[in-house]
Parts: sequence; C-alpha cells; structure tokens
Amino acid sequence: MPLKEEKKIVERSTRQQSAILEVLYGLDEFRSAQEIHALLTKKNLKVGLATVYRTLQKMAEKEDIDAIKSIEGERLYRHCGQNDGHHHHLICSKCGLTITVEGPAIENWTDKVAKENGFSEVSHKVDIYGICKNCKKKSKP
Amino acid sequence: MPLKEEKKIVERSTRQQSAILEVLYGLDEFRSAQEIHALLTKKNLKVGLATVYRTLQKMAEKEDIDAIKSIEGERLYRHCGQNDGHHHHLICSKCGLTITVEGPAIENWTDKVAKENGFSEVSHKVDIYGICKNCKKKSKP
DNA sequence: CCTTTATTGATAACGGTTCTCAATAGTAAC
DNA sequence: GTTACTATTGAGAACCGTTATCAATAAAGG
Ligand SMILES: [Mn+2]
Ligand SMILES: [Mn+2]
Ligand SMILES: [Zn+2]
Ligand SMILES: [Zn+2]
Repeated sequence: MPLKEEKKIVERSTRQQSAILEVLYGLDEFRSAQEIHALLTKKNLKVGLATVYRTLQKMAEKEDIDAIKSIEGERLYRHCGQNDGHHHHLICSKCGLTITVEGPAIENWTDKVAKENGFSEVSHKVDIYGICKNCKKKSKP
Repeated sequence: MPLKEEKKIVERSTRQQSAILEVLYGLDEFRSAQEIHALLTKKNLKVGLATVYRTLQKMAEKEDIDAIKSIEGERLYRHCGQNDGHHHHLICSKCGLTITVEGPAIENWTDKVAKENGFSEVSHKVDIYGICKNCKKKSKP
C-alpha cells in the first residue's frame, strides 16, 4: 500500500470553459468553432482557438451540446436548450435558424429498416435543410 | 450572323473517365476519392489524383453516382446500380456494406415537419449506420 | 492533317481541425 | 497561505482532404 493516495482529480473548471458556455447559451443557431471563437473575441473574452476546438468537442462528446455537420462539412455546435433527449433539426440554409424536432415516425422507420436487413446497433442522424418563412419572404420582394 | 458556327462540343470521353467508372462498377460499398485512386493504381490504370476528385465530383453532380459523407466527414462515392431515384442508405460501419433503401415514411415525415414549420425547398439526407449481420457474427466468436 | 479547346496531372494552395509542448493555473493536501 | 501535482491552455506547426493553377495533352469536328 503506497503512502501516496490515488489522485481523484477528474476535471477542472476554467474561465475559458465558462466563457464558451456563455456564448453558446446566447445562440439559437448552429455555429462553427471559428465563429464561436470570433464571438468570444468580440466579447473581449480571450480564449485560444485550440481551446475552443477542444472544449466544444469535449462538450459534444458528453452531449452537453449538439453537434452537426454543415452541408460543406464544417462542424457546427449549439446548445439545444430544454431538450435532453434524442432529437433532430430543421435548419434554414439561409439564416441558420434551427428548430428542434422529434417524432416517432422516423425512429420507427429506421428501426424497421435496420431490423429487416439484419443490422444492429444502428444510429441515425436526420437533419432537414430548407428555407425558413422569413428568408423566403425576403427573397421575394 | 457570324461566319463561324457556334461550337457544340459539350463533353469529351476519356480513358480516365472510363477507368474510374470501371472501378466504381466493381464496388458495393462507398469509397473515397483517394481509395478509388489507389484501386486504379492497383489495376495499373494511371489516373491523376486531381482527375479522380474532379471526375467523381462531376459524376455526383450529374447524379450518375451517389455521394455521402462518412462519419469523419470524408466524401464517399458509389454507383448505386439499378436505382435512379431518390433513396437512402443503410451502411455497415464495420465493413462498409451498403444497402439501398427507400420508403415513403420518412419522405412524408420530413415534408410534414417542414410544412408545419413554414419551411420550403426542403431537402434531406438520411443515412443509417449500423453493424451488418456478418460483422456482428465475426465479433461474437 | 489541322484547329479548337476540354481534359489532364504535378504541384501549390487552402481551410478546417488536430497535435506539440512549454507555460499557466485549478485542486487537494499540508 | 504554501506546496505539489497535473489538467488545461495557447501559439504555432503539422495534418489531411480537397480545390486551384496552369502548362501539356489529346478528344472532336472539319
Ligand atoms: Mn431519430
Ligand atoms: Mn428521402
Ligand atoms: Zn432563414
Ligand atoms: Zn459489415
């Protein structure tokens, strides 16, 4: 039995992490790491870009925030509020407005399709892109 | 009226394009541009990497082949055979085996969700990932 | 053939993301 | 408060898939 007890430190909370969370809470659309870094800078919250990348990734892993890939393949993050469970997104490709949606319909469908084909441990990611009412209006003057 | 007739050349078929198609026809899973380039090399079909990227992209635009993004964000291509219309994929994340699936269920659901929220010009991409029967068997010895 | 110009390919450039590693700063123990 | 430990940070390099460059090549049509 060693004199030194085993260490128990698991996690440390830092100024940078709170800053990133603060920005996330103020968003109602998905944003990239770089955009979030820019928003931090604008708020005079100095956080290194690498830290932003790392922190967002970690938060997404823990499912504290949501992550999606834009059409162009960029990773985007958002804190989807109230909602703690499995859900999907309806995203305006013009302004980024994001609406959280859920429905047993696709859940059932994907499960059925997977089962019919002998697949197990299935996961899916369904995000719908379109033009929101507002943006539609703007483009037709 | 000009002396020179207007040119009508739209497209030229090349050795490289046929080579790429040849490889595509031999696949039953999605492959990246780099993988396809490697397969070409293995077959002693010399095609530049840039050409592979360009050609796959062009074919995907014309919807002659299918394109998806892997979980890691890499662009993958496949010739999905017989099927010319809108469809989805059930993909084994172990071996890449890909099964083409369709169903009005999600089509209706996405349309409904979009309409309910005032979105127009909606598009969706639904790919389901899981473990196929074969790979499941292998992992349980 | 000859002309026109789409296509190719080696390579550089690009953009998002991850890695490196020394400096910084939470945390628990003293 | 001080100390010891080490998670976390940050500036920049490295990475990796992809796209842009641009001179050389080679289809298509006459
Ligand atoms: Mn779902
Ligand atoms: Mn569909
Ligand atoms: Zn919008
Ligand atoms: Zn499999």
